Amino acid sequence: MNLNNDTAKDTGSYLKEYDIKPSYQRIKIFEYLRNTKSHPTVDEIFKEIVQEIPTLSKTTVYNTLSLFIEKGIVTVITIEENETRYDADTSLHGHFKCKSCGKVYDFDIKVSKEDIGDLDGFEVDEKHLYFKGSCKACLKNKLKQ
Amino acid sequence: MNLNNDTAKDTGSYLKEYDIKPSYQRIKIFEYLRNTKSHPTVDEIFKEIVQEIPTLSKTTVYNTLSLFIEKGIVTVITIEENETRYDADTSLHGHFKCKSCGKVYDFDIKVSKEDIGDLDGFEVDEKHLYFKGSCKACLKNKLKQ
DNA sequence: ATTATAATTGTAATGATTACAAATTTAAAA
DNA sequence: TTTTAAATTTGTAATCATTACAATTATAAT
Repeated sequence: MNLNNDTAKDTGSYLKEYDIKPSYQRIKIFEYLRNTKSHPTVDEIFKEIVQEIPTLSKTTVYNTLSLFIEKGIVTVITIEENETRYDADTSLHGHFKCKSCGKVYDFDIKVSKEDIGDLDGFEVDEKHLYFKGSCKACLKNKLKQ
Repeated sequence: MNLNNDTAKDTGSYLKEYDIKPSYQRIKIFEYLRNTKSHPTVDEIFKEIVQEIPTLSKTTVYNTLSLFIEKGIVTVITIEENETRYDADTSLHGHFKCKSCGKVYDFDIKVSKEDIGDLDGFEVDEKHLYFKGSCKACLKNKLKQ
């Protein structure tokens, strides 16, 4: 299958950089992940992209995400026990999940060594931070009622 | 069923404080959680306590943990997508999971407001932090080889 | 063109969690 | 103490996300 637009070419080169063959499915999945800020679940990714690729299999979504994670261009977000979410932004940042509307927000955070005790001699590869509570919008709505 | 030892009485009063009727199962489950530092999964909790209570059902473990979480005396730890772990220490602390041996360590951490941007106007109820990497013991073992 | 390799797909299997109804235990009332 | 009601526990079945696996399709190399 051919991809004749610039975005796809860009994404393709990006995937190649990380040693990933840029198939049609992989490009679409990665572009969706990169363009959405919603930290979608597998189901959300599948339902979105199956509209463009009707033959798409959910297994492909799982396979592709595993590959992306292995190659380091996507990270897993496990805030809730039942829903695994994915993020194409691999830079260090926190996630805030609103318990009222369910939306997941990004937030910047610095974790300096001075703030951490007890991890001398440990090798830290990944830092995950997530908070829960009520988001600004939901708090505002609550006041109205 | 009667509980005639001091520890059970202590645990019982503690549960009552949090509006939880201290049944035999609940006391045993809570004491196990409080005494172990391993952040066990449901399966680990069940396998341990079924030895003392042979009639124990896994559903009871699930029900009990949900109740404990609702009442705020236990927190959920979701480091891995597939394994949900539980912790009777509800104070703010981080978890480190060693990718080599799988062990989960606690560590102290301070998250000051200055370190966080973008959350003005948000109400934060829960803060979760988990790191991954290689623990001291595993790093030492690797050197030996 | 032919062949080998890799990617995708669909179906079935797995495993954790939840739903639900029956059985048991506990607490309260008579 | 007996009776009754409410809460808890239990076992089984259902659900749902994820994985295993084999067949099909697409891609790349000869």
